[in-house]
Amino acid sequence: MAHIAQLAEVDVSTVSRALADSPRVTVETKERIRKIVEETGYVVNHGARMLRNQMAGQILVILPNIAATFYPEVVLGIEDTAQKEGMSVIIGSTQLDNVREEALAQQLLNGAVDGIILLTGHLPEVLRNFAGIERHIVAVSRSVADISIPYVNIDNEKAFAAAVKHLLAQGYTDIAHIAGPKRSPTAIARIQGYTRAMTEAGLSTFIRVEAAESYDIEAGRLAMQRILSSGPPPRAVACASDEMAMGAIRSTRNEGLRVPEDIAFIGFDDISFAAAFEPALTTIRSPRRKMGELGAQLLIRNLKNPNLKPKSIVVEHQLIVRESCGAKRSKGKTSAPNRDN
Amino acid sequence: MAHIAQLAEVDVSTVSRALADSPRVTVETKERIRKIVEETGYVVNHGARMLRNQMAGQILVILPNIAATFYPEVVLGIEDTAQKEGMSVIIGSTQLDNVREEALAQQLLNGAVDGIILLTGHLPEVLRNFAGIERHIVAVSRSVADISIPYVNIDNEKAFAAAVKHLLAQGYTDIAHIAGPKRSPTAIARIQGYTRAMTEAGLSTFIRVEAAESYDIEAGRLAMQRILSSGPPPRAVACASDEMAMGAIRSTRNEGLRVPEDIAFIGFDDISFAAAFEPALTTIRSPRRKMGELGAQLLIRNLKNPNLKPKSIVVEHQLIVRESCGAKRSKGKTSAPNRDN
DNA sequence: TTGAAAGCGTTACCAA
DNA sequence: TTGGTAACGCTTTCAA
Repeated sequence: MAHIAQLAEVDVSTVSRALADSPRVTVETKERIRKIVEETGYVVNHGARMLRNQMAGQILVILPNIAATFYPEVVLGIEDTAQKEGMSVIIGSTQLDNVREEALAQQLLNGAVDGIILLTGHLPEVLRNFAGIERHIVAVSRSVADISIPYVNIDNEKAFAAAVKHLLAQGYTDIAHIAGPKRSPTAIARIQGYTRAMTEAGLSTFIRVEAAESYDIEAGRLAMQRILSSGPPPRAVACASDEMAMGAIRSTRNEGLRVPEDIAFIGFDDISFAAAFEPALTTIRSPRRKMGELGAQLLIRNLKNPNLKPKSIVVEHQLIVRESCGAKRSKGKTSAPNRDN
Repeated sequence: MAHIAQLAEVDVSTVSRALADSPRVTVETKERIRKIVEETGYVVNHGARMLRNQMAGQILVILPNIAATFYPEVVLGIEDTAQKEGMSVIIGSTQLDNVREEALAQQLLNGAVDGIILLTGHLPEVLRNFAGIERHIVAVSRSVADISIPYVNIDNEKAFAAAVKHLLAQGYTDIAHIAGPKRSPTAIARIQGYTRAMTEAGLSTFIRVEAAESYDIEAGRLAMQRILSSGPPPRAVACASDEMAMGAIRSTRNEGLRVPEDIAFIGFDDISFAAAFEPALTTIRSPRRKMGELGAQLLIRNLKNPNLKPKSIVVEHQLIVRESCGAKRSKGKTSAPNRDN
């Protein structure tokens, strides 16, 4: 920067102001400096800026399991925005281990990171009484129970109701629901969406919720086995995740039943392989990358403006009609694989 | 740090040395300082350290396409190691756009990042004459042609030969190969592996390579269509990626042929959905996460030790036997989904 | 509108 | 073995 100042024949402080687009520098001076900066390819020293500004310049993303296909795209959205804002991102995977989770959360307390984006839907204990909780933490894609934290998420209840309504629109009445772990707010919201859609259709007698321990393929397989072994099979099943749907479909076929002819399925998430799966999954897509971007924007905005009132953001889901629900393709619905969104 | 020094009744310089585990501090002093650091939850200020050490503290990862399932796990391995080493990672996706790629590469030239990890197999033009090329760049999972850059990769020729040999071991002789874009070193290595395995088995008359434009599902679908429409179908197909295998299998079934009974398939990569696919894919797994970790270690090592001779690392692949190859499960081979490695 | 200078937290050199 | 101190590059307050 001293170099730039020399070339522009001004003081470093002027260069600094010019770069910050301060009104206390004439337009001509700014322009001259801007040109030199461009020519020299100068970039401000991140370390020096952070040192001066008393920020770590880092955001910590806490997610439950790196292996799950859902998260990477959210993370990439976060990275993208963070980078634009001059912050970097570090990732911590709890692997469902409490100790690891608390250790990660410590990083906010001791100032190693400026803020945390939670993808776990769970607030670490050590942060429960942290003063700046609303300014330094944002929950993305999984809301946190009990406590008010700004979040970015789809409306899970509405989204799942939309899934069920799509099955209803195919003429199915006996529709079961394979749900996520019953304590998670997300699972609860989806169960409510299911229940509401069924009730509104006057089908409350058909309501059947089979809760699983997790959202993975194996959980779906087991849940479907329980459903099939406990009486006459339902005509359709709404699953709380695509992975569950895949497991459940495998289960169903193992029993000699056809999908979607005997039992129709709808998943949730639109993970990248939902389209390649056989049968291709009808599902609800949430804008993963977008949620990551918005989450990072929200967090950084809160960090930079201590006086701003933290808010939450609800994003739109999208119904993706493919094969597993047994529908004729309706016009205007995309069925392309989820490349980005 | 001044605070720590005060509590320990020493100078900040001593604290700094103690924290760096310098031999010029007595064990007792170190221990005393260590304790205080622990109690206070002190962490060194990243910005100050970077400022002082003249490093940006950032590694840039350049990858071709964030949507591809292969990369996120490599990136997470990189992040993990980088974090341990006190560096952060930023991610740039070229989306196959040259302009974007060159812009990203600029960041190394102007010092915004200390090093680059290339997952593209392609060295941006602007870096071609960069002096510190061997110290500041590492190629992971895709080697770079023409120019010597340290890399971390499996032995693609050997790995693909292993895939073909597995098909040979099932008794197939008429084995075709759906290959990646012919100019990529990776595709070439795999083609060589295929050719060698076939030749060594005395089956060179059966050699048939169908090159595709990319590694995705659609590319596999089209390549298989070309194969099927040009004469009697092969008995088995070795594909250069799992996604290609998925597309090719769909193509095959569309023609009324059974998999693996009429045509057997083997994929490559062991992406997370290879196990869930129907039929579950036999494939070659490369240790994605491990490669990311090693790549980051290698880069950071090179950055920190200007005098060290840059080296490359070859990691082991693993044959994963599942259903698509028509094999009886052989003992000792895992078929679990690729959760991590 | 611009310049001068202090200070952010570290590290490394030199002195003791 | 330890202490003192300059310097890293930036921002911001105060002065001009």
